[in-house]
Amino acid sequence: MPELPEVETIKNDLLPLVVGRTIEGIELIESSIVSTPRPDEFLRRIIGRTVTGLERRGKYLIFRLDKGYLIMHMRMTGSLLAVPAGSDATEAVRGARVRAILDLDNDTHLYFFDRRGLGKMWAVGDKEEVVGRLGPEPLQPDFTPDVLKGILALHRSPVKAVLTDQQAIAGIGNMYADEALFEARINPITPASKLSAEQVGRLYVAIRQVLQSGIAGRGASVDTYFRPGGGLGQAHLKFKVAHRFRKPCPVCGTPIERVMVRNRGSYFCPHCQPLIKYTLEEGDSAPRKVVQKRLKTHRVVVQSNQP
DNA sequence: CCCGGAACCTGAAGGC
DNA sequence: TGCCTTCAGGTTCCGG
Repeated sequence: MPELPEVETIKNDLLPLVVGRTIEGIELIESSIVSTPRPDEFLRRIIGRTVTGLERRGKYLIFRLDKGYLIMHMRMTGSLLAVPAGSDATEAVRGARVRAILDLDNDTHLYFFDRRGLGKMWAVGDKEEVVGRLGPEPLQPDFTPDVLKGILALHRSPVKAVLTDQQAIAGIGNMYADEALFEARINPITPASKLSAEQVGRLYVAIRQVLQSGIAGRGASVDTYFRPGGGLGQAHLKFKVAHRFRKPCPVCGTPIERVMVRNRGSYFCPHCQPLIKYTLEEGDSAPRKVVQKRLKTHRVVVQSNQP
């Protein structure tokens, strides 16, 4: 699932191939991939334009054009494959769900794969139409510990839900939120506004560390993600809790548990990330029934499959 | 306003 | 063996 480190890797890999190139054509195999505007107008806005820059904002990939912007979002299963001139894509494309193909003037073809078809593209004059509501970039200098403290203080929902809220902080998804909370030794269902100053400080360091590590590993290939050159990322090899259900915690050996937060599976170590019960009851705005259910869920591993 | 949950979507995996 | 159900999670929308 492309999150900040994966999209950053896609951007870095694609940069030398697309900047300065003109988009000669687009094959829209599934026009539902276009979010805005309508597909015919989308093509009119993009075809013939020259790519002058490539940027990332949160999980969005932004092609800066000589006029306007082409923006892509991979959602869960989207990925891009760049096929340079003289290469044969037949084998790579076999059996894959190709949603669109961009043809560049250097005879490079950019394939937008998406197994589940939730990925989207936009053609807009002002990129803020698409990314304007995103929270701060967690790796930028203006994302300070005080900024994080202010964001967390605004939310009484579980800290895990705040970390993955794109309007609170941009770019963090399920995997890196779990990893950051583990590194900070914070239980995912702790209400965000109830975190201590010490916990916020640890979380700040952890967020930046796990994202930097993800970029250094060129993204996590846990599902369908691969790099534009076709290779896999390595970041998932360093994961300590994400997607490691019932495997031993690398710190204490306790089996990793999984709890649902906002209908998202959250992996954590029950020993290293203990829940402070009174904190939850006092600071959580959720109905008492939901709180009790969460507490119960936390203590009991709710998973039907056997180890 | 804020929160939780459903819908969108398809393929993998588990249960019977 | 094969069909059916469940689950995966980023985003948006709706209802309490």
